[in-house]
Amino acid sequence: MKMRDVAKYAGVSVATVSRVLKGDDNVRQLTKEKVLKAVEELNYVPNTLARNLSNMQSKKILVVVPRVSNAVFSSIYHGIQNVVNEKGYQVILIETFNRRDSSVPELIRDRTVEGAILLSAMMSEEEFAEKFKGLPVVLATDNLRERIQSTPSVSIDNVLAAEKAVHYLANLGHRCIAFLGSRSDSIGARERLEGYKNGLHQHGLKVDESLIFEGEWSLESGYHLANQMLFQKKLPTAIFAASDNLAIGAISALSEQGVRIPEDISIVGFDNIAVSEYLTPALTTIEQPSVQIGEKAADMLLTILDHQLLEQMHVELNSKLIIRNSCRRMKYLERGDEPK
Amino acid sequence: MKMRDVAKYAGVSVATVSRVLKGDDNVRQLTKEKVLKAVEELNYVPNTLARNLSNMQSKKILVVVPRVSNAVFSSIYHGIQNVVNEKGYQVILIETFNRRDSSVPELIRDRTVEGAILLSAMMSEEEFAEKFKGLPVVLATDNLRERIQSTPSVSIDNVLAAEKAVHYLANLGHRCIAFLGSRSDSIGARERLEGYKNGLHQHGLKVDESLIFEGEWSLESGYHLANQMLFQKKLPTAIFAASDNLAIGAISALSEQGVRIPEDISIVGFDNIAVSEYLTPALTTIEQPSVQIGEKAADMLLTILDHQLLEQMHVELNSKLIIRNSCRRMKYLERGDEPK
DNA sequence: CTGAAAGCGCTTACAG
DNA sequence: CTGAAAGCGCTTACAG
Repeated sequence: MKMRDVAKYAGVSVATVSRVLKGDDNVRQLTKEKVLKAVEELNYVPNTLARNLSNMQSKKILVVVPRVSNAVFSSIYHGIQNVVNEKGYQVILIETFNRRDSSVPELIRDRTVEGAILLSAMMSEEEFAEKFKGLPVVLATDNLRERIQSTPSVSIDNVLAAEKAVHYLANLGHRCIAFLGSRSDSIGARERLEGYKNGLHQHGLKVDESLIFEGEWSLESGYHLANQMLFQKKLPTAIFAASDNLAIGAISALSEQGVRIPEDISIVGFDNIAVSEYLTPALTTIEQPSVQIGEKAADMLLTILDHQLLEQMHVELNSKLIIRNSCRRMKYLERGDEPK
Repeated sequence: MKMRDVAKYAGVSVATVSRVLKGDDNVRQLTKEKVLKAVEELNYVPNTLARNLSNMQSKKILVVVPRVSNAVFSSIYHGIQNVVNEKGYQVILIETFNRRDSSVPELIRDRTVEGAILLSAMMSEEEFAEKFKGLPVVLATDNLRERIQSTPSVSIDNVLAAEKAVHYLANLGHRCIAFLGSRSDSIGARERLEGYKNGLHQHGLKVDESLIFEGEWSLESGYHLANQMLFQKKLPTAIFAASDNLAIGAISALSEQGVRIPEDISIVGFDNIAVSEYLTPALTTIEQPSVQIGEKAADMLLTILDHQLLEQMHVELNSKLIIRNSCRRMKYLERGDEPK
């Protein structure tokens, strides 16, 4: 069943069938009806492969994500899908598991997809530019070794976000605040640490390197890092964890050792993944607007594919502190040292 | 840059270039080298759109999932990707959010994808058969209104799985076990309830309808259902929650009301999502082999696309009880009634 | 408003 | 082993 069969059946040319199907206005009403009737009766479905070749477009975009099981990534993905489906695009999703996946530029060049949104790109700006030069790509992430000026991006201000967490803890009277982060060589990891240090400084607190613990972003890593912390003599009264997963893993380890949250140690997470609200105690955390990050990145990619100009190359969305029950206010006398 | 440019540059025909590129053996070594050199120097990438049309195949499959943010779904997805990528397929992922998405058969018929794996299909067997008749589709789910004999499927034995949970609780001495489930009209929901009832019967316990609570599969629903339960006079000593999300939501509500897990109430979840291990207390749960479900479903779809015969139309994988710390053994005297 | 024909960039059966 | 040519099923500029 192809277009020529429909044409024959309707007594018109394939050109006319094609016009009717694409909604071309230059077709007589009567002709249009004949064609539609033929399509209906023959149960005809146009061949997308042929259409793609003729139009030289696939109506597909690529989304590259380290892993979908991560709640932040799946939310960003969701945001992307929200907007591109609306515009008739399908999304091909690739999980990299941090393997070096160099197939992305190829999938654009070979026309499998029209463009790509990356949720991670752990390479130098130079390497990135070389690989993606001139290709329609948008970064929806802070999983970057360094800022990539040449490519549009969406992210949050991680420094500011981390500062908010520390402000909050410091304002509750905490003077000894540990940091749990990732040693991944990414902007996100570095900036959250930077924000942590800034936050301490802004409250006149000193950075104590023995209170900084770095591993991966995972639950497991949070668990291990907290155990490491517990084996040191000096316990903090509060923890800022650079991801909710780290926070949850840490709480698990602390609880196992009889450390109570928030009575003994307060903790603030980062991301506001769904489960955070349902932990006991419910986790105070920094919310990333993940869905909007995805939506904005998709908007930008579609704008590029449409050969329009971007309003902004680098968009920063706002983070927000979500206060729940994992932190407590220190009593004045408990404070290890005087506030400045 | 197209194949004819490469051909011209290498001094051969496009047919030869095509043969070299597809790895056809019937090409002289010298010719092959000339072509490869030309490809290299011209930085040529074959146009997939044209190739797809010629081969009449897209090398793409569709995965339809209610939502990727769900940990079970994302694991199944991951399993699918494991095997199809290996075979050179890309996957197009569609989230339905339980909206009725009738575009799936169309995407197969119009050749966008070669086949589909569905992680949910909430319709009657009749409606399903009508929509998907003859199309290469595999079901990797229990999110079905009813068993669909005509379509290959992968799932677990939910009845058996739920029985395991109840056995475990009953063997710990629990006599009053509540059920938290989903009122979704799916096999998964019904079978887990059925397994719960079976389990009770097998231990000589009566089913008490006032201990059965049904909502959605979500965290939020677990929270609400547990609150409902708390407002009844009769509290169980144990809960079997038909998903980890329900369990986590329930624990949240119970903790808020000062009910301790497992001292006051024991709880068993279902799914073994990643976070379960890191809750306090760590959640005892039934593990679904989600990744394998995805892998097996993908195997089956590829087998069908390869026009091979399936070994089995309906595959059931094994579930497993993962014992952690959310349940306690009842002391003899605490038991409300004598064991039979 | 409509049709004949060229074109999209590959693949492959056929002939040599 | 290699090439000329037809074919995949659409789209669209051009002519009328």
